[in-house]
Amino acid sequence: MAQKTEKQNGRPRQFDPDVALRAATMVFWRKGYLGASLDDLTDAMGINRPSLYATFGNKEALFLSCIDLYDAASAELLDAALAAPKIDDALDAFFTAGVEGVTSRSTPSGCLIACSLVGAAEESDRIKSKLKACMASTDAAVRNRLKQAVKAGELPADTDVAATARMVNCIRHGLALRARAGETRKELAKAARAAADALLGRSPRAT
Amino acid sequence: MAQKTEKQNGRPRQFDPDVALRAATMVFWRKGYLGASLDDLTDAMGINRPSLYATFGNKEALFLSCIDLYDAASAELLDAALAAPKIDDALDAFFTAGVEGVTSRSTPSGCLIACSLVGAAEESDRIKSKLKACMASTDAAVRNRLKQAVKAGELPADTDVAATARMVNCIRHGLALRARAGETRKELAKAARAAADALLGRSPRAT
DNA sequence: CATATTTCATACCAATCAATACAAAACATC
DNA sequence: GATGTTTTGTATTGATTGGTATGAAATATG
Repeated sequence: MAQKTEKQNGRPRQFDPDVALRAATMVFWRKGYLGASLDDLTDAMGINRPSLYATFGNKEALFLSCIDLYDAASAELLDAALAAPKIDDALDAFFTAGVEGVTSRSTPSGCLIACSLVGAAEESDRIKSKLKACMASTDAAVRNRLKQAVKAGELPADTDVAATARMVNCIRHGLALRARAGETRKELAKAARAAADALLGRSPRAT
Repeated sequence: MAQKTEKQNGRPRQFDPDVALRAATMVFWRKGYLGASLDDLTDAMGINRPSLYATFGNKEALFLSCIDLYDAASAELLDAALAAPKIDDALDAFFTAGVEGVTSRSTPSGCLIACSLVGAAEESDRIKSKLKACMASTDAAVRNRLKQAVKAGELPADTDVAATARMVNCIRHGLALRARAGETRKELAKAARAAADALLGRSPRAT
């Protein structure tokens, strides 16, 4: 996208916008949209305010760019998990990937969508639309995978795939909130396994 | 609690603290902890700043009081739902009550815990502790109901009730996030039904 | 009525907020 | 080297933030 390698007049940019965007994402992830001040952002990004505004627009536009980056990265991981040939494995991997993403030690706990974007939804219509779009895209990914499983006879033919996909993502987002509350990866993994068991009609396994 | 009806010297308070607290709760519910300014709060509560500080301490203490109020009220509703004699009905009612709570037209959409408290968790240790406590109390309520169902033979004896309780509340919180994203009560009710179906091993019903 | 006590209303505080003005610095082109 | 263009660093903008100082208003008690 912003991959223009064209030569350009003027003083060259002294920072990598992608690196800066990732740094900003971490700040929004940890502190939320309103909780992240421009000082927090510019400090983490290693740039000053005019550079931020020239490159990313303003705080809201920067936030939305961070959401896009985060959403694309997590969609990639979740799609890879869903790609497992058997629906059992696909859902197990989906929840596992979700839990790992919200409990990674190299990133803030929780989920940028569930913890920061949701909290900022009332700030502007653009942010709220972005939230809807994020929900819709992950729903669609799960829905398609469920449809495939129904077609393969792995799930009952009368499965309400739309409602089930919503439910699956409810669980994933709920796990993210709990990670933010400080629950451990092990605890969340057990809850995720219980979810997959229930969804797939497997008998629940004791601890 | 603050129900002292004792006579007291000095100018009498010209507002009802419970009414003011409910008004503040609505503001935090809609705008979040950081998004709610003291002007927003005092306007909604119909009082001025000194009255707010004298009665509730400061913004954080007021927020925590609102959380307590909200948590107690929703716990009452959820406990009533869980009190149904059959576990099927209890879980159906639990999710139904949850969906109704986050899609009521007389309150902001979403859940004060899932949308505002989670977003403010990194603001202070007190707020984070409150978040943990809220999660723990609703988990305990569901866990106890599930234990009862296991004892009654309604659920397999080897059910991991702790993990299942976590998962049930993950769904409820996930539904709250989706309500905040603008999904309708009807859509969420279908997702909730799908969750109850899966949990109870009922065959999913088509739309 | 005088005094003590509490609440109320106004005005205000320092700090922080997001956003910019301005000029020096660093490049390409001529 | 001169010119045009873009980015950089600094300093600052007006507005808003959470929190208070101060004194008047309203009650009970004596």
